[in-house]
Amino acid sequence: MKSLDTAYAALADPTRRAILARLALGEASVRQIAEPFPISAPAISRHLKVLEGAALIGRRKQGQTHILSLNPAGLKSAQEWLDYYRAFWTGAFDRLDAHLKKDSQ
Amino acid sequence: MKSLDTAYAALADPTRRAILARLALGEASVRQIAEPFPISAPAISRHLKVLEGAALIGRRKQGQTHILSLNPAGLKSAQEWLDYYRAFWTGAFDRLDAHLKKDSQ
DNA sequence: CTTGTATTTCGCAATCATGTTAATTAACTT
DNA sequence: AAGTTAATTAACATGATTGCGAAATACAAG
Repeated sequence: MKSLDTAYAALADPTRRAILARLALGEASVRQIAEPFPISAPAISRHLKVLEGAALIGRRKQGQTHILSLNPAGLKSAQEWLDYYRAFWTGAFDRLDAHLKKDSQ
Repeated sequence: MKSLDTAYAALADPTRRAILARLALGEASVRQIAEPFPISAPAISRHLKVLEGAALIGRRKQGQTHILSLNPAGLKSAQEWLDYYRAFWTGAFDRLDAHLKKDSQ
């Protein structure tokens, strides 16, 4: 699954995670998103492009301002891989295994 | 949270995700992990180091072979960030908001 | 102690990621 | 039309990532 590459790569950057956290509160313009960050506008622009490329956010244009918003679908698919293995990681399968062994005695 | 950087960066690589998927089935040696991949042993070694650095896997040494296994704790923390925002992304908060507005009428 | 097996570290090249400043495009305002 | 505002693209520097083959380390076995 190629899209997971870009999704997780997008999530690997703290600035981008902060942008997503901001957008969880509601849609915002590029300027509003950039405001709390100490980096240049082009840097923000690129982060947004990365998030958009990973389908984690969407964009609509309203006059000269671009309005960004979360893309729940993209975010969900980013989570599915982790979810799939959650059962293994939480030890649910180990416990199931132990349970079956116990039953068979 | 600095560790999320390394965790998501680790997950961004398909080879590393495949390694984690393999380890979900049970612990394995470096050699066993490397077997299905068309890349060199040093490359695998480095991927393992990245996963270990992200606390996604653990390692114990048994003689000359290194035995790798998943680290549920690290994997869990990698998932928590996504989980935290899941409510927003699934629209749960929008629905809650709508519900509250409806009540106040 | 020499050889074999498992794995890592070294040195190198190519590509990707992130940031900068300067220039550009697009739309609004007077 | 000229100027302002919003945002992107261009050009560049720098550091990280990923891969390789060769060499090194660690342990096991004869």
